Amino acid sequence: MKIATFNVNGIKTRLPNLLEWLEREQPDVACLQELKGLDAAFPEDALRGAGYEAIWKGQRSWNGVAILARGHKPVPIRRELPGDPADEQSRYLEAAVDGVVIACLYLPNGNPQPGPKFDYKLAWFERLIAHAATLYASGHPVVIAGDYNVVPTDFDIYNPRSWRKDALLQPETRACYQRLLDQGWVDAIRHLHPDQAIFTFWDYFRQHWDRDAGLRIDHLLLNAAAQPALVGAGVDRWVRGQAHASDHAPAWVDLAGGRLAQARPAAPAKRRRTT
DNA sequence: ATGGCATATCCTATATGA
Repeated sequence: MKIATFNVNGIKTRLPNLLEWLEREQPDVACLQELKGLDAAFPEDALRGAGYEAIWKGQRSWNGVAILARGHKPVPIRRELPGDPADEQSRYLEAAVDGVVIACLYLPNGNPQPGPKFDYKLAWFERLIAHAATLYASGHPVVIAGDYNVVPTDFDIYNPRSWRKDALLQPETRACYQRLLDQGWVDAIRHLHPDQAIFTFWDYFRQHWDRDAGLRIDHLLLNAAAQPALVGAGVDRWVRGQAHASDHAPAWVDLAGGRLAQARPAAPAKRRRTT
């Protein structure tokens, strides 16, 4: 079961690139961010033609998230991150696909910092940390996938020097991400590739893609119920090299179906009874 | 400190992104 996350930076403009990626890589689940369009503009028919059913939450001009699943519609769980009813930005979707809980997020960028946008980022992060604790303990396999707008360590960027004041590298930002990991979540790509510099984003400036001057900011976090099924993780870098590409490339995990079946909520109860 | 590029919309100017 291949679960991917891809910040498309405008689904209307990016549709040809998105369809080519889906056809070539055939992810079972795809979390999308930065749709940058209203609900009515979502290309439901084109995606269905490619074999994907979807749920989505759009917004004019900015933000917007979607969850795609090959062959059948994701079962919606919630359409907003709990904790602030006044928050109207479309940044969170949660659904079940084949017994796996999929959370798709687009965490606020936070620039410039300090300032109200950075405050909003940290407040949003606090809400995520609170909700993630509930998800972690649900007993179901859970994957929280998306654009976290966090460079976890200096190893996750080509060169931190010119980014030192950026919201993505701030100690407060990194501390929030670490608090998620401290709950037990595993950063799948870093877990399977501990010694490799891996990037998911290359900005459009200064030929950063040509120079492979990237950042790793798109992550897939797995709870304890999902971790035993983890058999692969990576980045579809070729997508970033295509014409008219998004500034992000898709990141993904591969979960073994058989091991997921063993992770269903009934299994731990049986183990407890036998000990 | 600014700008490099790309996307969107109240579109030839401005806000946002990371």
